[in-house]
Amino acid sequence: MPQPLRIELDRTSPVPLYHQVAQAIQAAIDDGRLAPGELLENEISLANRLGISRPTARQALRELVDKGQLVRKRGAGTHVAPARIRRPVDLTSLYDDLTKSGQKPTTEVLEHTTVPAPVDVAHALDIPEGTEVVMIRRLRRADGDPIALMTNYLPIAIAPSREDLEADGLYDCLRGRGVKPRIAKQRIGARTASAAEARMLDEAPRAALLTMERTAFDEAGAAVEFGAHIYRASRYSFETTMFAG
Amino acid sequence: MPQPLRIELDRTSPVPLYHQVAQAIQAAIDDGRLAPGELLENEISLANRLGISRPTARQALRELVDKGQLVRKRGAGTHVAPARIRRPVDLTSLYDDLTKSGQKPTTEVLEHTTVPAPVDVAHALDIPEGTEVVMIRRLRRADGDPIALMTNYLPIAIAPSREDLEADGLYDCLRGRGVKPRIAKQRIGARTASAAEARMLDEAPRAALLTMERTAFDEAGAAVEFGAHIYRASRYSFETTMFAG
DNA sequence: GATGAAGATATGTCCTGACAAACACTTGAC
DNA sequence: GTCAAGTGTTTGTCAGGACATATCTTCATC
Repeated sequence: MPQPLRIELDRTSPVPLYHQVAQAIQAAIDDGRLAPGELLENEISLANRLGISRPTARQALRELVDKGQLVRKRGAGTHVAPARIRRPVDLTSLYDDLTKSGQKPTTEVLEHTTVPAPVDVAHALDIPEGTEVVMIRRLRRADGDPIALMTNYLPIAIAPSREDLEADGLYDCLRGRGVKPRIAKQRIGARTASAAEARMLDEAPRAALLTMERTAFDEAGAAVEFGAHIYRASRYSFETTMFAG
Repeated sequence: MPQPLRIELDRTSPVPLYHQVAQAIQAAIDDGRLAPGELLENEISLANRLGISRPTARQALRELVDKGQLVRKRGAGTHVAPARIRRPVDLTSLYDDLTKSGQKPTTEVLEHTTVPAPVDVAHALDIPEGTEVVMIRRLRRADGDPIALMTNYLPIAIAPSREDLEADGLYDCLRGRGVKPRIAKQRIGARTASAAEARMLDEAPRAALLTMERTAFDEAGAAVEFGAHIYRASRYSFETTMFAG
């Protein structure tokens, strides 16, 4: 049974109750009174103890889940979120980066099928819409934890097999087939997770996600893959060093 | 009075009601039946028409707000979100990029004060903790819309004045003082907004934010600024082209 | 025509209540 | 020691309700 956190609420304050609770919990996380991984008091107990309603308590907790500070699971409770992953913005694959940083990446290929290229994929790969391409969906884990959900489209002629992809990263597979990605256009953004994505990534339904869309080209300038990846923002960031041109 | 969107709910489905509603609205946005900026039906009307409770309808709308698809304001209603901003990952300032893309950036300097450097700032600027630095907080707008909230720390000797910053971007101000940023280390991440940040940026309280922390150095290798920026993910993404090296 | 007040509209905040479903733990059988 | 079933715990989903607050529109006055 977790130790109840001391939280003072001020009902005369213009700050909403749910936000006061969220800030108190955040402060406890920041100053170490709540450690990564630690189990929090359950919703009903917290609400009763603070004299607020359960929906209000849930809203406070949800705010912190959305900021990546807490992780919640039905039946399991609410925990302080674990540590993070940082990644250089380079033309590498996540697989390479994880391996180099001593983490053990594994890949679960969720889908590996041939589809007619949708309009956005066709545009990115510079092929006629409807051309058959290979669509790959993979869940990447690091040390057992889901990290990223990646959807990639490749021309059929160069697409690795499902077996290859479960053993290696995509770019190593391509290199093994003589395809050398040399240039990539990449767009990094963010949004909140859908319910399905959240479940796949072991995140709360509204957690922030880092998104990355990338089109890679070989030395001849031919598009070799178009990928749309989503990363857990609670565990992930991109790092880069730039030089003024 | 907005046209009610046709939404079919399946109460026998394992998909939660709120999610079915969210998906239906998302589909209408995707296929153009709901245009950017368009006003949606109000919460109570939507709930009554669909035979669901108002909290359920609100949860559906919140899910879309969190994905950046909708914008909600008390008293004003729920609108489809407006268009987006894309930005290259280069050593430029947001001011430069907006100007180049034909948008009219304005800067509101919220704070311009001297503070003892906190530990993270001291570390980034490679100065002793507690050294006095200039802390600047600015709200950047493009064509009147808030886009970014930026906090920067600079050594006192090179820090531009409040007046300079309201007229120009930070990097132009620095160049005007003979300081040339040449290298920067940058980290891009994401999280959800706090209530205060959301208000500043005219976003929903749980909207996804793109975050960027940057330390810039001059040609001698001295740190000239450390900045922590947050951008509206609904309006913003980073773009980059990379070369395998 | 401009301005301010009042009213209407719509979302934000908070409450009580109930049932479903996922997870963890305990117990008993093998 | 392992495994399956049962139980308890906890969050997820949904409902109904009320009041507060921000925004917009309308109307009256100057």
